Formats: sequence, C-alpha cells, structure tokens
Amino acid sequence: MNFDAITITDIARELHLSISTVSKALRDSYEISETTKKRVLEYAQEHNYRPNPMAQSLKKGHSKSIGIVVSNIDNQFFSQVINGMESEAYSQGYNVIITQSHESYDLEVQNVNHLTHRAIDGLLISLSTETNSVEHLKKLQKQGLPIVFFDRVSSEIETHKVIVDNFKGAYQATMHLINCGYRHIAHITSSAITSVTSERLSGYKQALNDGGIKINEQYIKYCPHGGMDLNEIEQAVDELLALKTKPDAILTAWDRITTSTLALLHKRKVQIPQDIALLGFTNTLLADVLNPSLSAVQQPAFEIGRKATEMLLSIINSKRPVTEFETVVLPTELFIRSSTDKTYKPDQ
Amino acid sequence: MNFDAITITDIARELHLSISTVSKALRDSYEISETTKKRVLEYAQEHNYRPNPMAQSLKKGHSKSIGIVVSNIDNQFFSQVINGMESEAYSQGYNVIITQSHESYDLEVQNVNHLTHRAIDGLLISLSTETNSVEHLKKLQKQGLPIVFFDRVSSEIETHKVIVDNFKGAYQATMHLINCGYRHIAHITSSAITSVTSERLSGYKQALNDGGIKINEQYIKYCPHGGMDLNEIEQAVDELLALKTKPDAILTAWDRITTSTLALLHKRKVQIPQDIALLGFTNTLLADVLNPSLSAVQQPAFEIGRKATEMLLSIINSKRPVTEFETVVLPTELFIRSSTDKTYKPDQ
DNA sequence: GTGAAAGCGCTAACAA
DNA sequence: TTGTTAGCGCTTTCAC
Repeated sequence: MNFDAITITDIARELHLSISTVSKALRDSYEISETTKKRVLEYAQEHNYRPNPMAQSLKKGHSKSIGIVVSNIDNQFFSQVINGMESEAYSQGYNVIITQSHESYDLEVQNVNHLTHRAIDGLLISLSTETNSVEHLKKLQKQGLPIVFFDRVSSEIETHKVIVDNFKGAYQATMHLINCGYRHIAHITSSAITSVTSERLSGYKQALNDGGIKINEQYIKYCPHGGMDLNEIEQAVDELLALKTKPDAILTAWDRITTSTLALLHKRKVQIPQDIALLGFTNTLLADVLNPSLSAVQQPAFEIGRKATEMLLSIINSKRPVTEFETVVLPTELFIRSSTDKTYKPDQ
Repeated sequence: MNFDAITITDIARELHLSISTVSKALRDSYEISETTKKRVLEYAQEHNYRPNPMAQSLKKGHSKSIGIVVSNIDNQFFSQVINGMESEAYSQGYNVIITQSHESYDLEVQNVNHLTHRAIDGLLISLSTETNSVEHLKKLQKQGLPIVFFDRVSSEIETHKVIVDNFKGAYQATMHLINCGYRHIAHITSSAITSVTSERLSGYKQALNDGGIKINEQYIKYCPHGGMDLNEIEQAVDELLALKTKPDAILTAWDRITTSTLALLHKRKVQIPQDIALLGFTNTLLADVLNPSLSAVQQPAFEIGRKATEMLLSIINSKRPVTEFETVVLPTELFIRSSTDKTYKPDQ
C-alpha cells in the first residue's frame, strides 16, 4: 500500500502551470500574480496538498527538528526534562523526536544512528548507564552534528552540558540523614561508569567524613543497569539487610532505584523510617502520597531540558563553528518528608 | 553552522569511480568486484560515511519509521504502550517517533502535521481529550496514510483499533465497591467527548443499576482536560466533599485523575478507605507503595501497543488497499488493595 | 509574471 | 564489472 499524496508536480500539471510557479505561489512569492496564487492555493487546499518534508529537508539541508535520547520516558525526571525541551524547541519553530535507550548501549547507538545525519539538526542526549565509549558521538560531532549533553554527560566530548550539582545534592541529603541521627547510612547507586554516580557518591562520602562517620564500603551498592533490572536492586537491598550491622538509613541515587527500594522494603516488612529511613533522588510527583511520604532530592528537570535546548539551538543557529563550550550547573532541592523525619506532618 | 557530512558523490570523486558504482559497492551488490568494494568500504569507513536517510526515503518512498501521538509520556499507561510499540516496530525493522499532545487539540494537529506525509509510513494515535473533530486525520487517511487508533478512538474513522473493555473494567470496579458495602459511589472522569469516558461511564451506571443503587448525577464529575488541569480535579473533589451526602467511595476513570485525587484527599485529611474509598484506572507501578496501597483497574498497556503496531505494519506492508478493519478489545484487570478493602494485607 | 533547469543525495534500470 | 542517466519532490537562480 502506498501513500499517494498529491505533489507540486500534480498541481502544475492540472493547472497548466510550471512547477516553479506553483512552488512560488505556494510560498506566497511576490513574483506571482494574485490570480495565479489564488488558483494554486485553492487547488492545493481542495486536494489537501502538503509539502513533502523529506524533499524540503533534502533541499534545504536542515530538518528543523532535534533528536532526544533518554534512557526511559516513564521516568518522571526525563519526562519533565522533555517537556522543557519541547517548550523551548517549539517556541523556536523546531520539533523534537524522542527516543529511549532503555539503559542499553546498543539501543543508544541504534537510536542515535536513526536520528542523525540531517534527519535532525542537533542532538540532546543523556547517556545510558551501559555507555562507556562515546566514539559514536565523537564521530558525529566531528562531522558537524551539534550535540548537547544533559544529566549524564561524558568528559571525553567537549560541548555544552547541562547538569545539576550532584555532589551538593548528595552531600545535603546525607547531611540531613546525619542530622536526623542516622549513623549507618547506606548508598544504593547506579553504574560506576556514569558521571552522575561518581559525583553523588563523592557528595555522600564527603558528608560522612564531615559528619565524623567512617565510610563502610559494604554500605555502598552499585546497580549497573540503573534500576532497569529489579534483581540488581533486590540483591543490593537484601545484602544490606543481611549485614550484621544493618544500615539505619539508605540514600538512593536514582529515580527508579528509589521507588524500587521503597517497594522492596515494603515487601520485607521494614518500617520506614523506624527501622530504616529512606531518602532518594527522584522527581516523581507522587512523593507526597507514597507510604510513607518520601524525602527526596529533586532536580529542576524542566529547566534542564529548556536550557539544554536553548544551548543546542544556539549552536545550530550559530554562523561560525562554536568552539567555546559551557557547562551549566543547576541546583537540586531537598524535600523532607516522613521517610526520614519521624516528626514530619504533611500539610503545613 | 552546517552539517558537512561526506556523501556518496565525495567518495566517487576521490576514488575516481562513478556514483552508482559507489552506491552499489556500499550495498554489497554482486555486480561490483571485491577489490572495488574493499576500496569503497574502507574509504567510507575511514571518513565515517553515513547515508543520508532523507535522500533514501525520498528515493524509496518510505521512511521505515512510524509516528506515535499520545497525550503524555509521563503517564505510565502510555509509556508502557510505547514500550510495546517499540518492541514490535524494532523487530520488524521500523523506528518510532514519539510526540505528545498534552491533551491539546492544537498540539495534536501540529504533531500529526510534523509526522505525516512520508516522513512516516504510518501513524499510531490516541486522541487528546480536547479532540472532537478528526478531519485532520480523515484527510490523511484519504491520502493513503495508514492509521491505527488505540485507547482513545474515533468512531468516525474506519480503521484498525485497539482498545480495552472499558465498560467491563468500570463495571467490575463499581461492582467491587458495591460488594464492599459502599453505596454512595462517585465517579470522576475525563472529557465527555472521549470514547473511553463514555464507555467507562456506562459500565459504572450499569453496575449501579444491577446493584440496585440509584444513579445520582451529582456524583458524576467531568474533567474536560483529563487531569492536566489540577484545578478541575480539585473542584470536582471539593464539590463531592461538599455534598450533604458525601460519597463513601470514588471511582476515578483516568490515570492522572486517580493519582491527583489521592493527593487531594490526603491534603484534605480524608481517611482512605475509612472516610472514602478510592479505586482508579491507573497503570502506575507504584500502586503497591502508595498510601494507602491503591486498588486499581489496570490495562494491558504493553500488549495494546504491540498489537496496534502489528496491525499498523500489516496495513503498511499490505500489497493492496486494506478495506476490512478490525477492533481488538483487550481485557482489563482489577487489583484489590487497601484503598477499597479495609481488611487488605499486602504480601500474600 | 511565468517557466526552464540545476541540484540536494541517493537508487536502479539500462548501457557499455 | 563499471558507468550513464533519470528521477524521488522541492527550491531557487536565471531566462524569457
């Protein structure tokens, strides 16, 4: 079955005009008489003519759309980021194409391949947890594809980046736990190779140091698949619960790890925060209505997306090659709720 | 700034070959000698040649990608649907392009415009709550664009559709509430013009009838923006709470309405289920860890997406125009948790 | 005011 | 085995 839409050629033939006349009439060129314009426009309208964007892009050399690669769209953090991207892109006349890597390196490469090479004018990407080589992106950048990283960035590629202050976010969160009196604070995080992981880990460790608490490596658990694999998290939680000195608090570093850990603690009848307090990085809108309401480090997701897009479009629209790059660091916000604070009362 | 990637013409020039020889060598044609193939391939590799998909699509008349329009990707129902779509599409060598209508008719039209006319080979769409005219889709279909509806469908367009048994889902849910002893059952639903709304409303009413309970129109609240506008839901909830005979149970018909209602009841210090029981259509993975754990009507989202894509690809790949269309109806599943059942204990 | 023609990058029928 | 050529749908320069 074929898509037999009407083309500019069809209109020209039917109206006994040349192709170029039709093209100009359609774009309301001053060269064309009103009468002709009217005829063309009416015919086009009637037959529901729509320009073929592929042909237009091929001709013009740009597609007015930008590609997005995130790990999972059902992660509220990413969907909020995407909303920010859409907002900025639309306001500048661009469309966005969203793809998911599902934390898989292979899928990431496949998506990038699909998106690239003039099918998009630029790329916004947060690396998958599996990704430790960015050769596929380096090549593209060398070819002139504007790329902006957000969230999970690579230090191997020089370009604009938008991240949050992960160190400080984790530091503040850990400090809060210490201030609440917790002394055995575990940390469940993602793949060790991801930028975000190491920054948050450093913040966690620094806070422990500053709080005079010795770092216990048994309390630090990695989930290489960033929470996509529930077994990983389950194993991490169970190992923590099996320790002879069980942790009295857990700081989870990733959205999905946070909610999964909550569910797993539930299943194991662990009282939160009485037995173990829980504090996690997450942007879920449901933090208030979870059981218990969840203390969370939240990221300015919409602004991350908006800013990253603004920077990408500035590269795309730049007359000359851009060589000076900037890394924007936005602050996180700590919300205290009952999963860490026994005295917390909702509804101020 | 421009994307100056290497083209087949560049390779031909450098290697003193014709364009077509290069093209054939690249596609490993039997016509080309191994030596030439090797030279071309090596040069291409070295200079990181990548075919321009726009040119390919323009030439071949298809893009091997399908467009998706949903209201919001951060709705777990839709993200699960999309996962099903990706799964089926990838397995057949297609890519997907995801867009959000944010429940806005205008955005829906804009997205469809962006996607259509050979930029995609087919369209998978769930209508926005605002949409009550489908002329934009009718036109496209007339031009030969294969379209498959899922979730929120239009009766005005004949094509394949994938939905769930909304009537039965709502009927069973309402019956469950009746069986639990609730007699004043309210229903907060979405826009009255959406297919899903009326089907679920009918199921609700039928169950009340069968349960010998008189239908009270004051107990039925519409949120035309499908939960995108929190004020709508807030007003609905407050109106219900202000009634002289307050409802003792609420059936919410949409994902976001369900979670928002839960949050609003929290804020108003309403005890669930003691004061008011809550049961909602939702696919959130967090139902178990909400406070209280949430009774829910869940949809087979992944399968909806998979099936819809399978049907779309069958139209796309059909040799002759397809005129016989099918509507697939999948079952919903009712999960009982503590928001309706006072005796519910997690962890079987 | 209108049209002819070149070309964006690629494929494929046909020629050599 | 390789090359020539036409053409996908559109824009744009240059003639007429």
